[in-house]
This record gives sequence, C-alpha cells and structure tokens, in this order.
Amino acid sequence: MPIRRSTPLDDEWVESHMCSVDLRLHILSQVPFFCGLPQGDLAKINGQFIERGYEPHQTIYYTGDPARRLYVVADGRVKLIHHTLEGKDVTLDFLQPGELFGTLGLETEDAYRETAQAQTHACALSIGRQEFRGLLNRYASMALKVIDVTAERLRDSQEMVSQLSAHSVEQRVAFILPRLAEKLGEERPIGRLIQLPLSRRDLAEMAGTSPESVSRVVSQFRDQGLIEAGRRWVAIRDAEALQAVKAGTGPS
Amino acid sequence: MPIRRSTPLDDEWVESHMCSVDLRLHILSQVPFFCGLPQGDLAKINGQFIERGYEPHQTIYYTGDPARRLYVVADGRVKLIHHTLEGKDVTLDFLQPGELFGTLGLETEDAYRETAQAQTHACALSIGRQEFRGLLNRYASMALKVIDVTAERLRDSQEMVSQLSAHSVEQRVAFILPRLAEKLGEERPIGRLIQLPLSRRDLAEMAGTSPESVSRVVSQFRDQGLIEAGRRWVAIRDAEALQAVKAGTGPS
DNA sequence: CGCTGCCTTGATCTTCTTCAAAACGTGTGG
DNA sequence: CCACACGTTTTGAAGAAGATCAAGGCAGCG
Repeated sequence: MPIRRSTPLDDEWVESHMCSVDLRLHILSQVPFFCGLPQGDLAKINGQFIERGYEPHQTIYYTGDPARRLYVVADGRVKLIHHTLEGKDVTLDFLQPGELFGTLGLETEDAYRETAQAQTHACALSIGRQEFRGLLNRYASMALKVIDVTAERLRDSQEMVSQLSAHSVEQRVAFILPRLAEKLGEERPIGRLIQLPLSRRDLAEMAGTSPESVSRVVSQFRDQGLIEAGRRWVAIRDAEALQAVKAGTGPS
Repeated sequence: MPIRRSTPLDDEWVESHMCSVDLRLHILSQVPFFCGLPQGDLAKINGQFIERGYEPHQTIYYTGDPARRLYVVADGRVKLIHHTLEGKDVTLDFLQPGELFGTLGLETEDAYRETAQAQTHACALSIGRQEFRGLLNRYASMALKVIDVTAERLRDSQEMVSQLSAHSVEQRVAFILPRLAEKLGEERPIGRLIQLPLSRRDLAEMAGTSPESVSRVVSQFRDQGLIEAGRRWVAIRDAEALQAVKAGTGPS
C-alpha cells in the first residue's frame, strides 16, 4: 500500500576540488566560528585552510593516524566511525557543512580516535592544529563558539549514551530517526526527508543494533504510518508519535 | 577464599561550607583553567565564585532546572545522571576535584540536561554563566583549556557510545572499571583501589545493565583474580587481563 | 541479637542477534 | 523494452544474551 518511489533524495554532486576561492570564502563566512570577524581577517584565515574533495565512502582519515589537522565540512556529508576490534563499526555522527571534525585542541593525544569518511561526494577545508590554536588565541569570539558547539556535541553524545543504556531497539530507532531528520532533513510532501542515502546497515550502526532489527522496526513504523521509507531513504511522517515511542509512552 | 575486608576506602569528610579563602585560592589555582594567570587576577576571579557544600546524595541541580551556573568540583566526588522517563537512571560520569560541570557556554538551551549529585561529601564552586563567559573572553588561554577538556570529555563519551553499541556486558564492565580506577583510584597493596563507594547498582547504571548482571560479572572477575571487590568497593588487580576481556581477546 | 540493606545466585522469560532463505529494486546488457 | 544479476531488504526460525523475578546469605548497625 505505501508507495515506494525511487529515491526522492536530491542528487548532490560535488566535484572534487571544486570549491572556488569565492565559494570558500562564502563557506567560511557561513561557518558559525567566523561570524563577526572583519572581512580582511576572514580572507587571511581563508588562506590558512587547505581544501580537498572526496568521493563517497572515501576515507578522510583513519583511527590511529597522527592527529594533525582540524577539518570543516564545506559540502556534502561526513560520517564519523568507531571501529571495534571485533570488526563491528559504530557510527558516531553524520556531519553537515559548517561542522568541525578532526582534532580540536593541542591535545595530549596525537592520534585520531575515530575514522572520518565521506558519506556523499564531499569537500572539506582543513587547517593545522597549531594554526587553529593560533586563531583561537587571537579571536576570543571564535573560541567561545567552538566551546558552544563542542559542549552541544558532548550533550548529544551523552544523550546517546543514555538511549543506548536504557532503551529498547524500537525506542533507539525512534530516537535516531528524528535526530537525523532534524539535522539533515528537508521538508517534503511525504514528510521530513533525511537528505542522505541511509542503508539499514547505516541505521543499525547508528542505533547500536543489527540491520535485521532495524528492518523490522522500520517496517513496523511504516505500517503504523509514523514514517515513510524506501530502499535507502527515510522520511518522518508523524514526529509526535515517534516521540511517544521513544519515550516509551506510545503503542507497543 | 578472597578476603573481603570492610571498606578499605579512605574516609573522606568534607564539612559543608568548609572551604576557606586560602583553600579556595589553592583549589582554583590547581584547576587547569587558571594555570598561568597572574596571582592578582586569580584573586579577582576567585571573588566571582560562590562556594557551597553538599551532603552525600544531595542534589546540586536537577534536570530541567534553568541552566544559569557553571560549577567546579572543589572537593569530593560529583555524579552526573540522566533520568529516563521510565524511571531508570543512567550515570554519565563521576567528577573529581578540578572538573567542570553545569553549563559551559551561552547556550541556546537554558535548562540543565542532566542531574548533578554529590556522591560523597563534596564542595563545589560556581559562577554565573555570563561572568564565566566574560572570563573566557578576557583570558584566551582559559578558553583553550576549556576546549581541551571539553573535547576530551566528548571523546570519552563517544568511546562509551561505542562500548554500549557493540560490546557485551562483560566487556562493558571490563571497560568501566579500569576507567574509574584510573580516574579516581589510588595504588594499594590489593591493587588500584577506586576511591568511591560504588554499589552494584552504581556500576550497573554506568555500564548500562542491571545490578544482577554486574554482580555476576564482578564475581567472575574476582574468581579469575582480575579484581578484588567487596561490598561497596572495587580494586583492579590485573589491568592487562581486564584490557584483554574488554577487547574480546581474553578468556570468556 | 535481630533488623535492614546489599549482594549473590538460581530460574524463567523476554529481547535481540544470528543464520538462512526468499523477495525486491536497480542497473545492466542484450 | 525486457531479462538477468547483483546487492539490499524483508521475513522466518533458532539460539544466545541479558533482564527480571524471587529467594537466600552476608555485613553492618541499632
């Protein structure tokens, strides 16, 4: 009964190394950290960044690589992954343009703790961590912004810990989907569509469960009319009902 | 066979509101954020902090309270908890003196997302978030330190997400114990003793499992000689073996 | 002593993973 | 345009892991 169209996702195509100087300036000025800086400074900062394009599934850096750079997503989506020794992967986050990854501070650790991978065609800007530190030292407002986004990420991560600790698979999926939709989604007739090709496996790695379990839950939600989902995409149809499931208030 | 002494923990007793001005200055100067500040500035900063003592299990703030202050643990241990709607509690972290909690930035959110509770007799200093922001603005080195510790906490939290997503209860306990021991522990003849009265329930809420399951795993580890544990305490005897269990390399 | 919590241990039951097979979509090449 | 082949998804059934329930033991304390 539910019509499963072929992918309703927008085709995003980011040519490798496509970012022109103007585009870069534009992107950097969009990034929250640089708001309020004089135009000249922005241009100088821009010069410190290196850009690079990535193919879908191409790795930006691996766990264990020397952590020398800080990255900003310029275009596309980037996935952060933890590999376990048993070979399972855990997806920590999907990043959208403007978000930071890589190494933030002059850390004691000098190896990346996670792997960063382009989920779509993507472009990222990066800067050496010493240079970034220099910027933070010079521009206090920037440091404050970095603190804000990092603190927010920390809270999100802790919320995830809470979900994983105390909730069922059904609840965890009902938690993940709206979160992704809010962050990466776009309003559509079908509902809020997650702008990212997401396999059952991708969702499973986010929710800490198996692809099969995700499939069952997704089917159930679809039958209940809470979501609309196809081969590699999901749209949220009834956010309140999902909220109820997530909280344990809802049906089954 | 294993001797279960009565609590080998040091009796820590922190009188409410005991912190003298000198002690406060000392504590603040110990806190990594204030390293390298001129002594005069430190005294001025000190004046902006309010101190308060707490009884064990006394709540410092509740989830949902308006998030107006930033706290620094001065003495004792503080526990950060997530409450779920079903009534389960999840322990996010135990904090030791020098660590921050409360609200960091000028956040969009204005309610605490977690509950902070004294685990032992404790003393905490606090400052209004606007004032704290003022300090960060003035002292760039302080902002950098805050970024460092926050980024470190984020990585820890993400590591926890990974553990919860992909590992068994046995592995999770083998992960939690050394982490607590390293952070809060002290070297003893029995092994590295966790300086905190920890019930099975406390451990369960940290590892995302039930007290009964923790009890079984703890008994098993004790029988294998990996740890020494009593009524409300644990000491690590064989860190390497625990490491192996945590990684799935070790024996069952 | 006897009481009160905490801890342990066993038994049962639910949930979820795993394995396996079939159905489906998608893209390909005839 | 159709048929095929591949990877993904769905679904079922078996099995494992862990939660829950319940009872008994142990320590500390009045």
